[in-house]
Amino acid sequence: MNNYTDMLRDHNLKVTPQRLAIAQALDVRGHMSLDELYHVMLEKFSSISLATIYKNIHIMLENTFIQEVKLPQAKSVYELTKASHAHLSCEKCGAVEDIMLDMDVLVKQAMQKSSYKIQEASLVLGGICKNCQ
Amino acid sequence: MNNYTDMLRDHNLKVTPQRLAIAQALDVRGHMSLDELYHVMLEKFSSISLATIYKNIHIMLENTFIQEVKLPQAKSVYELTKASHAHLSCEKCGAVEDIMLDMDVLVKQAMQKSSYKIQEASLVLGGICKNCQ
DNA sequence: CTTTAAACGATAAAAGTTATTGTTTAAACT
DNA sequence: AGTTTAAACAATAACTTTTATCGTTTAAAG
Repeated sequence: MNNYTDMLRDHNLKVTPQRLAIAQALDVRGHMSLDELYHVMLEKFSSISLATIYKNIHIMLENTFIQEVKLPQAKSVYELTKASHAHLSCEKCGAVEDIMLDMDVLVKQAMQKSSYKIQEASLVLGGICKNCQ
Repeated sequence: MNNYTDMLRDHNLKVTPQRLAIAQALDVRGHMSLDELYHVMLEKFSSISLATIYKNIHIMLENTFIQEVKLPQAKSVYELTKASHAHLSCEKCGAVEDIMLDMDVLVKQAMQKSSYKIQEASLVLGGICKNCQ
């Protein structure tokens, strides 16, 4: 019983080889688009169905095992759920990185100005990564 | 020659009745999804093609006449391009609002921490609007 | 072991987006 | 004002993406 098994169970997800592989792939690579994930999975499960990817992405989102990151100029990527953080997105090579930034000040400002009750903050910073500069 | 005519010309967009109506609709309503826009347009142009909406959204994005706002749990909405700002999104009624927030501090922090060259910041705050609370 | 509900692969159906084609029109130039 | 031309239009076909269906397999509880 490995690490990913427990993580899946904690989110009320039945443990299957396919799901373990998805968890591992996202853990290792950090962020993957749906079709990146599909192609990586095909290497391990040569006859995996694309529908299986869609259905697992969907239920894993529902059960907050993973999160979707919508990027300004690119396809969404998915990541294992972790502590709230912002994202850096390289507009040249497409790389996506996590970055810890304290958004509390902004969120408080926004609540005062707007009288919204804010529950989540999604910040994506687009730019050029170190490699591509 | 009205206001929207000049705005379209400034972005190298040929002025057509359909485009004027798109500009006006977005100006009046602030944010609209693609199919909201389509249905509003159908009232003025009973035989407008959905393809016309797609093509105009596309070219207007290319020419930065409009911007796409990708929302965490909903379909993208579009808005006329204006000064950089953040968005509030009500997760109950789907309303989207602009909000001016100074993100420079965060952007600077992110540049130092990451060595990315950051060009744009997209912040969407999800929550419950005043009406829905 | 059984049993059973859930997950799987295969594939059809539906929804969303883009491309094509013939016609119309905005805008530049007489 | 009338002509010309490239772009925009409506209609619709083609393509892509996502979801639903269905028979089979399997995880996990008893």
